[in-house]
Amino acid sequence: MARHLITSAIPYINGIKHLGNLVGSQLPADLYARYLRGRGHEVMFLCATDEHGTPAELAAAKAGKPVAEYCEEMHGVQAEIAEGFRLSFDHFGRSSSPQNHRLTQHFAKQLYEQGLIREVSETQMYSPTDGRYLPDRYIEGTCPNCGFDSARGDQCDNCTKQLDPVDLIDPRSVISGATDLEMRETKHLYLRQSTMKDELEKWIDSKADWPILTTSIAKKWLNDGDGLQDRGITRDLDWGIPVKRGDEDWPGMEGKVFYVWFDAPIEYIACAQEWVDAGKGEDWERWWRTDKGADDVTYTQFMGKDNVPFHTLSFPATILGSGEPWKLVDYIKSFNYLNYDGGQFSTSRGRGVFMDQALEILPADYWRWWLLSHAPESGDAEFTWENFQTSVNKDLADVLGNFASRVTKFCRSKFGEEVPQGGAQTPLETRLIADLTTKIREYETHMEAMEIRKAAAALRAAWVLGNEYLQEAAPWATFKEDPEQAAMQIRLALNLIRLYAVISAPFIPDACATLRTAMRTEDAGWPDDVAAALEVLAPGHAFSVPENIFRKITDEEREDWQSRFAGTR
RNA sequence: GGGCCUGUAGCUCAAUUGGUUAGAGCAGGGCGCUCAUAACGCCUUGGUUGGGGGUUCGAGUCCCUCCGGGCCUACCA
Repeated sequence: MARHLITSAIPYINGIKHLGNLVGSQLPADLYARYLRGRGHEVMFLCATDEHGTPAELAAAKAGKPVAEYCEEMHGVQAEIAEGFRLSFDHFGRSSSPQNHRLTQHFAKQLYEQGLIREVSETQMYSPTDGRYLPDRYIEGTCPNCGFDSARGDQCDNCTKQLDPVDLIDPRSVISGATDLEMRETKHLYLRQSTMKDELEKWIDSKADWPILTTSIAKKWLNDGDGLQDRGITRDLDWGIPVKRGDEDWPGMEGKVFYVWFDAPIEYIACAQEWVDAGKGEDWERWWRTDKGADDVTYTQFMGKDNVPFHTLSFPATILGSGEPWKLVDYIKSFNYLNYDGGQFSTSRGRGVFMDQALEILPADYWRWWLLSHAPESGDAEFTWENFQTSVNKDLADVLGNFASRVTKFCRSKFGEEVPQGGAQTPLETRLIADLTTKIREYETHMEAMEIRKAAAALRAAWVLGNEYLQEAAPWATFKEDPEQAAMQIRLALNLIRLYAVISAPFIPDACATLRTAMRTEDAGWPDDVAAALEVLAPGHAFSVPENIFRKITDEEREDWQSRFAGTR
């Protein structure tokens, strides 16, 4: 039994996420957490909403609500959807929590005392009409290079030239359209991560087993151009964590807040404090402080590739730079993007399926199975309705669902609704047990390596073994000559249903719960010994025939959904 | 512009890191079974590994080049 700390990249508060976001972090993290719990390990699985920053302020304004109220509401919405997808967080926190305020300010103080913070004076576009400083991307104007009239302050979408907001001709605020923009001098804090480049690089180099996607992005940032750059960690905003050194004011930083990318990862830690304060557990430090019990914790992070630089460099710089014994990540599992039917998911154009819509259409297990078995691990992956339909119908309804159905219904008609007794195993059963053992060990190997698609394939192969066995054993034929032999065969098959319910639960928890209920067993012990696991349901044990646990997606539904989610909702 | 990833069967993906005849699932074809959600099982068709060149006894894998797809480029988060 080991101790595993697992975090998923925290979703931004602004709106409901699409399936690509889900499969890039929360869902695989949940799979891994459920698997490790199933193996009997002690798991702490944390996630939260990322609530600060300009987009949250603007979204709140658009909704006509104070930003704090907007965030509280949206946190509730996201928490409910997460529950709908059966994401088994030990706690789903908020980066705006008091715990995170204190901890973020604490880290800032530590970094300051370690000499890792410097003040930088810079000029920034200010919009009197909007009453706020504008990030580069919230300024538009005419491109000095190509004349495109909607070039953004950071880059021209037409000619791709990198721009500075001051380069733009006739700049205007994206928010209000105001043109009375002015440059104002403002002071900000920078994290001197450049001084930690060697330490960070050495640490990254020691992680030879990380996905290439993770290390290649990290090395790019370490070595590109002039190497790792210092990073601004404060912003001129109202909504955020006030810049302080611990609980002391920070002279010159009045009215400023920490940049969301500084406080968001710290929320991983603060979230564990929230977990304690919510009465869900007692000691959060044994998960996060290596001097207080966390030295035997294995910490794994899950995220989409866009999040990698912050998790490989900025956050480790914060942790290491603090000079305190915080737990550093051991493994970073990163994902590529999921595309939608030949293009990208698009929030603004309503293209693709969003988490709330997905659950309105079908139960969580259908989505979980498809998304996880097609997780974008080696490259970007693509969702198509045809593929979704065939995968779900074939794998879940035909291979697994129908297996449970044929076994329970056959038993009911020949022996009644209890596990029949009699008969002795033959070499056929010995072989099945050997094949299952091989396949389950393979499944475990892939799960432990977080090779998600391979794990799904191995699991499916284990389901197929059940159907193969039935075909060969043919209890319906055996029953005519030797009912006891048929009883042994079907007893084994009934036990196989329970075994599948145990090993499949990380992927499809609801269906597995239904199966365990039908088999009337609470026993979710992992089949370390397959032969023994297939004798858990003893002769005489009552069960019931489950309703079909997976229904099929019809061609009509598929076509309907295809047009419904094509865009511009 | 720079960098990274990617291109393998009609489709979605593998290939033990340079080692026999490139493998699975789905789709297609044939056969079998009848317990089951017209489900299951067995057999089978199908590939000049994007094109070209090179290194090597040997290349899907390494190098060069061209073509296609995607991502990142530090103030969206």
